[in-house]
Amino acid sequence: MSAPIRPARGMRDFLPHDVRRRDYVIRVVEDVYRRYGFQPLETPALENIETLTGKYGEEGNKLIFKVLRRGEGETSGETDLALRYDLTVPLARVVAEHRGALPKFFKRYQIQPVWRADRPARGRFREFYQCDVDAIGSASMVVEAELCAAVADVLQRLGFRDFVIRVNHRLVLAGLLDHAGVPPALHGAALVALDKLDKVGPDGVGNELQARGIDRPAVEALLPLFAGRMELGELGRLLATRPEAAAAVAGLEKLFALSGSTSAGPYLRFDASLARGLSYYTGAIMEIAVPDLAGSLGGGGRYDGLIGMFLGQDIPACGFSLGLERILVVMTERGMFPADVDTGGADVLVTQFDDGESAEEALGLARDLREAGVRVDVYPEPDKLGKQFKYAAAAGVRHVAIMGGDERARGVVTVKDMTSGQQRAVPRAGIGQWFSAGAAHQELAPSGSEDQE
RNA sequence: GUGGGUGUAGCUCAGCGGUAGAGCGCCGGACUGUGGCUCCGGAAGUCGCGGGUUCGAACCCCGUCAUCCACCCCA
Repeated sequence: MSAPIRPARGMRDFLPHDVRRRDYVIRVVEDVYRRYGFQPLETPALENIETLTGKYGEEGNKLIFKVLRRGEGETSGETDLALRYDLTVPLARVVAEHRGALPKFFKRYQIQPVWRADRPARGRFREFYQCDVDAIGSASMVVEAELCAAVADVLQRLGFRDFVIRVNHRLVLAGLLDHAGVPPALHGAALVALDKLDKVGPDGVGNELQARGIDRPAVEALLPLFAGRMELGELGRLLATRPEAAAAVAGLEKLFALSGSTSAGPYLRFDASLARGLSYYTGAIMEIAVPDLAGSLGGGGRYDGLIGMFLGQDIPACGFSLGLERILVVMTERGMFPADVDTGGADVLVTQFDDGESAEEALGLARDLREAGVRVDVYPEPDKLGKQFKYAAAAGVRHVAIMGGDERARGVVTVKDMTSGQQRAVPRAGIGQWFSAGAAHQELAPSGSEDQE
């Protein structure tokens, strides 16, 4: 039996076309993140297993890719390392370790792959990129406002107009559950059920709540709190006697007020049914929704206790993560990529003839063009001209430079624009400058007449 | 992890017990220094894999793997 030809389950190869599109999105993300003053960070793919376990909740724990200990572990099954599950926990570890070397307020971005042993589905892979921004050291709502603004900027720059940033607060949720009489031990179970309100409706959520062990009076008290799409103000009055929850409501009101002066303002929406699965969130939680994707484009929240799990002393922190693969799925389906992202890897193809001198001439021409900053591909062997044109067209190379016996005798290069079909003779001596000056695009642009000689 | 669909040529798919097919792409030619248009010709498939039923299986049955969709969960 031959070796498998496909990558491992949930993993993918990226062909040049894919890489170009990924790079385009990453470049936009990176550019926006930098404008907000975030600094780059990279961490190892592998972490010690204790670093990751117990940080993500029960579901998350199961999805961690574990690595057998080298040597004995291969027979005993013992694991000591794991592939990172997200970029937030590694950041918390780094902050704990390098606390003294980092500024009082540390803002970092990180664009790297993470791994989850999930079942693959549309927009879900076992290896995928996250684009994280996190701000460490401040409990101010200004942090949340800036994070929301940054991701809103990214999505708008990429051409998204119809996304919604759903916002909620862990302490608001806790307050509502307390108010309805759900015992604290069942808060997690209740949140999982409530998170489905959009999909299964109030009756469905009610059934699931009871199935999860929440008694009928609590369910009946709980459902109206969520089904009515309560406004923040109303919620504040309802939770006025619960100081923590009331403060959380006030915090969200502050976030909305602050966001009035950022690009996130029009996209923010309070949603009491947003829960989010990761267990380390302690405050505001956010998630980005678009109509044509069941999952989210990204999510985030405040996690004031996570760094303390490494350091023994809490440091406030808040972050937002964009899912590169999710963004790419939607952009691909909607055709949102600019045309130039999909152009080939070269600007010019230099042809070759079977006349003895052509190879040296072709390489020399390529060198001069490359020195002028032009991306050049040289057809590697003598062939019929038609084949060479066909190759250029298939490879997405716009110009073909022909230098055969005729051209050499005249000291020129024939340059053909594959998009318009037009061609002209350009002096060999000035060819590099002619290209880098953009003359190729201007003078050979489509003008109605085809194939002028 | 649960339920369902689909695996046939490079790609999209037809065939659904009786000789393996089409379109597109690819290669060659008409066109010996010009791609796209047209015409002619050609190559190409253990019909996902393993077993079973049958005189005979791409087709029916069982298993398995892959993939897609809906749940679950998430980026």
